[in-house]
Amino acid sequence: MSKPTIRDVSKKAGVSIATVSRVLNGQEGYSKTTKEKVLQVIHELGYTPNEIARGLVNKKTSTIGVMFPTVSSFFFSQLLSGIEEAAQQQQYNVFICNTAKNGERTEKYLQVLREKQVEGILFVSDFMKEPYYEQLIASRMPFVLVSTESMRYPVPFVKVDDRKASYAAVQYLLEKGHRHIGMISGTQGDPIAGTPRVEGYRQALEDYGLPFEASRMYYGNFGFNSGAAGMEQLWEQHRDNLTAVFAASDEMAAGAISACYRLGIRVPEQMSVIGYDNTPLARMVTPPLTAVEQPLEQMGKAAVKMLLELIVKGQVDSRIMPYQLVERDSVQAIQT
Amino acid sequence: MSKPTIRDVSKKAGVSIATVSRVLNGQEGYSKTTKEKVLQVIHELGYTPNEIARGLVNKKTSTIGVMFPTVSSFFFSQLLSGIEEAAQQQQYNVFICNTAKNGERTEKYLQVLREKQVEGILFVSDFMKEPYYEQLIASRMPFVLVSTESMRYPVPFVKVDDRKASYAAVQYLLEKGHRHIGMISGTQGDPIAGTPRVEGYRQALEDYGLPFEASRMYYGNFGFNSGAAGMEQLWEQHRDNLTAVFAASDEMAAGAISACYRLGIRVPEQMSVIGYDNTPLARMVTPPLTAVEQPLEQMGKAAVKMLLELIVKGQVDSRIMPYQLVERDSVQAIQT
DNA sequence: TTGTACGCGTTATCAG
DNA sequence: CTGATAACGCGTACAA
Repeated sequence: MSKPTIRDVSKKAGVSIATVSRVLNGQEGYSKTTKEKVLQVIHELGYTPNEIARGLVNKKTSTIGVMFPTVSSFFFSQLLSGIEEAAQQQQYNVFICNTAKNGERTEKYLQVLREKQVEGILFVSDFMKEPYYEQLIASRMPFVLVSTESMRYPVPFVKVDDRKASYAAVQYLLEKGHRHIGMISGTQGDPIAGTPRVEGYRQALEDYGLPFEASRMYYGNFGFNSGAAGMEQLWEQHRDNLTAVFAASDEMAAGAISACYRLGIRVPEQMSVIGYDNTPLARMVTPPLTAVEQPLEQMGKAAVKMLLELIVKGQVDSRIMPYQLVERDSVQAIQT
Repeated sequence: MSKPTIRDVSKKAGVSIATVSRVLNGQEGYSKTTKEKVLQVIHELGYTPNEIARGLVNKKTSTIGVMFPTVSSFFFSQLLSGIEEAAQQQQYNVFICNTAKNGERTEKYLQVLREKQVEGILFVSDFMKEPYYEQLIASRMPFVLVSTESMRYPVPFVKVDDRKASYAAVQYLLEKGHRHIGMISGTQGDPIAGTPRVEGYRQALEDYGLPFEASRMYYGNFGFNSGAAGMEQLWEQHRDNLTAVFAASDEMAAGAISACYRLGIRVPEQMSVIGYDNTPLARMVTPPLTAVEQPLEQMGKAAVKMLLELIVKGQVDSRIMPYQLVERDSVQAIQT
């Protein structure tokens, strides 16, 4: 005994499937009596419409796909949370796709998502390579970039201005009197979350008349361990006069703080640390981390809103979201 | 100009849709020449089969749904990571559903998932209430519980033995010489992750001839803030002789450590803290947290494996996953 | 080896 | 008001 179909309902109610469909979709054209009869039978049978069949004729699946390079961190959790929330409000479902930064997996997922007829794709935090773009365009699937953007292709995106946010973080340190600031960057050469943040750092130093010293830069990978490694290296080379470090992610900042603890460096008394993202992790470390915030959840919501608009209108404008500096206890002013 | 269908391919290739279908599905019954011709046209047109239509006839959607009470934390990220990974390997897609611990949302999602014809559901970390169960049973959707279980209903689940894991954590403290141990529990009355862990704590104390004192128990909600609040309260009431605390989640343990920092209590010298879960957060706090580990990713993988088995065989056995104690720096032996 | 035709569960168009 | 019936895109017996 399989699931009841609209036909089972129509038979048992003694009406045509057309009529059942009408009451189901709240359309006009039937007497109160038949409506009640139909509703009655639907209840008895425990009938539920098959959204798949519906989608086939409507050419609408009400689902979108979201592609992440990795899924286990506060950063993506926050983003995902906003995405799911907004999607749910718009009666959309979301397929999660973890590409693991792997090209093959990404292309495979692009293919699968297309076959599953998703109405659009949210491409999160990864570089939009040519094959991805070609595939996306060829399949005519609307998509928007989240927390990333493309220089090469005209694709709508939502992100904060990394350069400015980074500048703000360093400026904050500068205003607190720091003059010997190191930076633990994200992946070297990363055109999205890497270089722009380094640029912001460099620009801030320059605007305060300070030199940019390559030896005060460490290139990590946004992860905790690389943050710790970065702190260690920076400390080793500048233990004489390093008073603050700016990490391009909260995780790296946490790693840096952890390294300080092992190295016997007191934060923030001896070393100020400022992070980037302001994920929930920021307030969980000791001492609580001061960081520039990216409004992750809001970005997630904005992204689906944009995607849906793109789906119906065929175009949308990109959005630059506001960053914000949230002060906690990991930065201390230099005593003069 | 819409997406090409199998019919477009058949026309252009000068064959019937049946033939196209056959080559598409790697079946027998066509000459090498026609096969090549068809493949050729498919390529030219950039044709991709419509999985939705396929599913309609096959009665197979190759998608499952996973329901979380919340999505933004390391705990769920890890679980989700394992789930997505395993699903992907089995050519399944997963819909994420954040119920936000909300009954209405949960029931709504159950309904939607059913309409979307998911083949099964993973119900994570939440209490299986009667209406959920009724709905699930009525819709004949296979489902397995993850990191939770039901006393009332016979539903397959995958989780660790909370009581034993909890016992192990406290025993570890005991073996380190601690005799004045406080506990920061999860939600009071929670039959899954609450009570059992308290029981394990109580049992361990008892087995070591120690009394269970209600004043050394604090009931939080698994979150960071409640962990900090718990530490503060415990400290206020037992500052004379509290040497260790067992937190029922890493986040609460992190909160406790954070509170110690504010209170000027040194961890682990003055206070040992042990957590539960061993999420990535554990190694990110200062000092790194010693904790009992739940193999979250593996649990996620096991869960989809079980679900798929349940789907095909109609039944599966529940699985109790192994816990493990991982030592870091937040616990110190009592000097005697 | 290949094509015809029916069915999957719905929606929607037209008659009646 | 209500009921056939043609799509939707594809798989598959059954024929040829």
